[in-house]
Amino acid sequence: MTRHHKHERHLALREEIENNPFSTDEQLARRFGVSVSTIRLDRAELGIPELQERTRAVAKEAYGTLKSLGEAELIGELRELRIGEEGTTVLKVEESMVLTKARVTRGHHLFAQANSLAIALVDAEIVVTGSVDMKFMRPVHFGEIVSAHGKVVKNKDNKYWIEITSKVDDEVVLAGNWIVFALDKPAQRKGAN
Amino acid sequence: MTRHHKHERHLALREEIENNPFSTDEQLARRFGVSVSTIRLDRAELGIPELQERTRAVAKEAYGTLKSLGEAELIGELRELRIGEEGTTVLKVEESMVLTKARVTRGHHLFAQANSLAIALVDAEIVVTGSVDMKFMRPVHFGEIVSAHGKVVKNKDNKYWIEITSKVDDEVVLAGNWIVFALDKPAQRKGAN
DNA sequence: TCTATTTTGTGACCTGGTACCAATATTATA
DNA sequence: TATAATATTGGTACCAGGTCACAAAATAGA
Repeated sequence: MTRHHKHERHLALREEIENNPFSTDEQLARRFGVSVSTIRLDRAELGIPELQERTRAVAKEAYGTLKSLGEAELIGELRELRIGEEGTTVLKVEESMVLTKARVTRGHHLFAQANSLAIALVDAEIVVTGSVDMKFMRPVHFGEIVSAHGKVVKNKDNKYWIEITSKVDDEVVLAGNWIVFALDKPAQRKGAN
Repeated sequence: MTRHHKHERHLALREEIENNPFSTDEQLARRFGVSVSTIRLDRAELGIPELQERTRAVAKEAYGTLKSLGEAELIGELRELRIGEEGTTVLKVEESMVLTKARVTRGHHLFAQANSLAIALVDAEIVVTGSVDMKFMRPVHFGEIVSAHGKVVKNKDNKYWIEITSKVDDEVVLAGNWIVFALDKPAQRKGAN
């Protein structure tokens, strides 16, 4: 059954490229014991782009993702901000934020959104998180859009009490109270930003 | 002064490629108003590899990094783990984890380390964070090494109480109490992973 | 054995380069 | 101002890792 061989090879090929996207057609041909032409045909039939395209795709996506989780001061997209009063950010749950097994967002992404909003609400050069008391009300899934709303409820000297509520549609998914500190000197004690 | 033009272009070129690694020599040539040959010479002198090498480098690195920051179940390096009892992870504060202004670690990295440890301590396919009550005791700076230690203090049915303490040397930087839930069915309510 | 499918090979072409060489500016200074 | 040094440009041959189109060979199934 020739077509079975082919079909099986297609499945195997797809998987092989999936978890090793940096193989050339030649390497794949050797691995599957067929000619390079066959691999090219297979790729064409499966709609799998060539090595350079794959590499480029991985690089571009990762380049963006790393920049967004690694460097941004604010996680999520700013919708509204009145410093010292209240603000809203919106975060779309991407593929990379969910665990593989469950399709559930990992807590630190939601925390990051809320925490960076809390900090953005305070008008000072350096703001650090003092303490957090929060509850995750329900899991957030891939594709959902989380809207975090924060409000400064109290302020005494350099200490700020902030309430954050994150919702998907109208359902609360995270609720918590932050205490953050505005610092003057960078080397001061208390908290993490 | 020809060499000055050249030198300036070299600096600009290096910077341009730095924050836009996906430019071809032709694009760069147009941007700098010189020929492609000149760009090639410049790259050779500066030791900057060609587009495909750069793309490949970004992709490979990011492939690893994303796997670790985006997909890894655990943030930080595992030092010790007795599931259901206690465990320790160690996280070195990298350049990308600190805010630009203050040289202080952003809270969500410390949270992510602690949170993922809390989850790892529970023996179940799917574990979600229910609530967190934590305090950041002092800022953590670039280069410091954070050691998080977690301990399951109580367990009733699928509900686990976990205590986490993160230290730099012997100084506590984060302390908190987690409540996490072990789930059977993926679609259950309560919490975020 | 015959036919349809699958596999392989071939040649022309593409991008984004390397490596090298010669010609042509441009510039600094004797 | 002429000349030597330096910088820039253009051209050729070559490479990897492909695309696309087509023909030929191998093989399986009836």
